[in-house]
Amino acid sequence: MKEGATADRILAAADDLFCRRGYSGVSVRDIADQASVRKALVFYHFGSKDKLYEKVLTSYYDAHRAALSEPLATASTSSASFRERVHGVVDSYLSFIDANARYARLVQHEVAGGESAWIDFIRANLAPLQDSLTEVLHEVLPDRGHLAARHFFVSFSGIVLNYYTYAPVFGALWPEGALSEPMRQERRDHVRWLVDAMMDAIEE
Amino acid sequence: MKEGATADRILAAADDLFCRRGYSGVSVRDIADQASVRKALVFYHFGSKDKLYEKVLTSYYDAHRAALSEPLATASTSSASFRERVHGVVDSYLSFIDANARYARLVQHEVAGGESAWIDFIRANLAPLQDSLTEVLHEVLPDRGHLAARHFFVSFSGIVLNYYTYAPVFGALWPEGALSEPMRQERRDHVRWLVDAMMDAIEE
Amino acid sequence: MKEGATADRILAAADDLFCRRGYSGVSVRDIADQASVRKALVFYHFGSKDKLYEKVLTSYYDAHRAALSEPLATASTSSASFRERVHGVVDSYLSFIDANARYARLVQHEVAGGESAWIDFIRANLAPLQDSLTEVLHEVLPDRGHLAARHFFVSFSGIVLNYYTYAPVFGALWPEGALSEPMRQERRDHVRWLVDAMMDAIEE
Amino acid sequence: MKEGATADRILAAADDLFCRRGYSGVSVRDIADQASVRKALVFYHFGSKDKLYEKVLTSYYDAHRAALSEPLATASTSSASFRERVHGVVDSYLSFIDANARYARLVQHEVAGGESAWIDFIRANLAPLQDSLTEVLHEVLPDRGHLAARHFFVSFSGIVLNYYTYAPVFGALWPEGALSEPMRQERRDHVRWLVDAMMDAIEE
DNA sequence: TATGAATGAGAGTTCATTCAT
DNA sequence: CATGAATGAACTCTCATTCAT
Repeated sequence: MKEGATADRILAAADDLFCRRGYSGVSVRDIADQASVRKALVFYHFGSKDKLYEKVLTSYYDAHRAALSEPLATASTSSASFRERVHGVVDSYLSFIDANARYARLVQHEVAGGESAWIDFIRANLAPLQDSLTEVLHEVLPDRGHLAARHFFVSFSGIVLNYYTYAPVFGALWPEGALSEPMRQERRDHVRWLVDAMMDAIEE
Repeated sequence: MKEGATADRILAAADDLFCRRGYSGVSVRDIADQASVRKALVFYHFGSKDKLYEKVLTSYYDAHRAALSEPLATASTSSASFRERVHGVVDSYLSFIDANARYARLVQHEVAGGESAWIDFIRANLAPLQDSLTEVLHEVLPDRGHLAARHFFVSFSGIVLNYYTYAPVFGALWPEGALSEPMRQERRDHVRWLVDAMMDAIEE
Repeated sequence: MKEGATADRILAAADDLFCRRGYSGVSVRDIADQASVRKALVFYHFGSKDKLYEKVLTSYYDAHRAALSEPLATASTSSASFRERVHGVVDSYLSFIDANARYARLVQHEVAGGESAWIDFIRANLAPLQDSLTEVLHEVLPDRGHLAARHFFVSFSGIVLNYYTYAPVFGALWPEGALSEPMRQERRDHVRWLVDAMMDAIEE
Repeated sequence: MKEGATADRILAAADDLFCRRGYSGVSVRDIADQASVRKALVFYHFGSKDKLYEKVLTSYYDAHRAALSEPLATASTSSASFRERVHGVVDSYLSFIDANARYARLVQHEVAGGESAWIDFIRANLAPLQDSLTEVLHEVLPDRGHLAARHFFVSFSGIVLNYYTYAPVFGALWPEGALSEPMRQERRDHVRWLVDAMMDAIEE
């Protein structure tokens, strides 16, 4: 009834599992089981575990880039204040991660395993984002020293991503439903407040 | 001095590899090869892959706790300003991570894979740190809302850890030697500047 | 003219591949790919890999028998000299192999793998040829001892077939184009010379 | 009790099976079963199916070269007649094949599949033999035309090898025990007679 | 303290084949 | 006539682990 329903089920299972356990923590059998499909079908539809993983990575990276391309473009051209433009980019980033919480873990898995065969693939996909953001920040920030744009890139990433990766671990210790909408809103407010604090410090 | 030299070599290899590739990305053969030791010796000395991994995790967590216990105690008792006491804790945290850069990746691996059999072990080890830090912050910060202590715990972690996990990935794009001493100093300055910015915002 | 074009393409691909790599060295996918056809079509047209293989074998064996039946019949009835009749048969054999060079490899594959499920099939197809040739030779040669007809059957086969099976292997070391028409003519001359040498020795 | 008894059993099974069915006609399970050993042990001892196959090939090729090196050397230096020297080489070749009948099939398998990944390996191992024999023959024979040495190389190979590859196929049709010692002697006599016939024809 | 051999389970992958459309 | 999807068996190979020595 659905076009490609099976392939979609497999892809969804792969997405879920790879995000949660990383490439080497997942077997093709796990994926097939979760998709209620025979193992051989995974290979029929996707050729290999590698290709399937790449498909998952690519679709997230594409979505990530798509989500940030417009805000980044706006930030480069608009006449709004520096603060507003940074808010725009960080907000977009955070919104994307918030809507794709699993992706945060996928990224951390990838980055933490940053020497695997995938490293070049990751770099190729994330580097443009770093470049664009760095370019925007360069307008005001120096390109070296402790206020260099790249430090902000790292700090923003940590601030934005970590809530979503820590939630499954510390969620139990936090107010129930660390990923409920009210709590997510609270986190968004925190990040915005933090960005404001940084902007204040920069301006003065 | 020769005492336990073999076990130490195995442990060192395991440490290195687990940090870089995570539990499931490493085989006992990998460890034995890197330690220039026969595979069976790994089992002789450590019993199982699990126990070896736990040993690596435990020694890092112990060191982590040891590194922060004194600063946290001081922060609870000293009469220094809130800002100074936060600086004390974050500085200690950052120093420890800086001295154990690999550990940053180990933590991210663990947290990203936050559903594995190890989750309880991790929680048990990291929770006390969160609690202590939270307690210190509670003195000034509310326990809910976007300024809740736990948000700062997450943000601090992200800011402190991510530079070291991103370095192997983006290092090539950054000034040569992202992990050289001058660059590490630069990062420490950035983090301190950031904490100051946060304190400023809180105080006002 | 278009009639059966697809089935023919499959058959041609199967022919080529089976001759080059033998039964177990070829997969149905290989055949389908080389024929630019979907895998399922191979089964639609030929039922199974076995039947397809049998079809290839049979068509070669049929052609082989057809090519030799007349010369063998002539050899049995004509009043020409023994030497001329042997020349007639060997020439026909060699001409056939020369025109179906791939078949030489198919035969060697089959014979070398002479214990497979196909052994009876092969025997049934090649035995009549051996019998006929043996019959012709019996006229002059004994049926036992080192001049027994069957030894000549084996030797003729080796002399005739091996040039074509060795060509792909040693071709690079031989004058360019071991399978070019001039070189093939040279080989035919060699074989005829050899048969003459054998006849001389027999007669004397 | 025996050094390396297990590895030897595996090697013997691999030898037997590869000779009979060729590389792609044999699975590692087949080998393990025939050696009464668990599958994983084959990999423990030999690393991979490829390496095991290469070991079998290499040991035969080495033995082959060793068996012919002395006769070929003698043929190059001795003052015996051309005929005697050719007899010496062909006799040695035939004796070796006779003592390693399975090897004949291995060679035919390899040559028939002459395009596989092994082709270079085969060429590298058999080419020296062809060169040496060719060199001896060159003394009397031209290097082109239908009496070129390479034609005799091919013909000798066919005559020598084919009896042993055909035996399992046609053995049933031949006097019982085509591979019994008396029959083998008969074959040796045939080949010697054939070589004499060729020498006679060359000399005249 | 050390190790070579052994092993069952499971990894990713390909296979020939079937079937509904 | 043609095909995309599906499947169970078998493939090569790696895994963590055990054990006799």
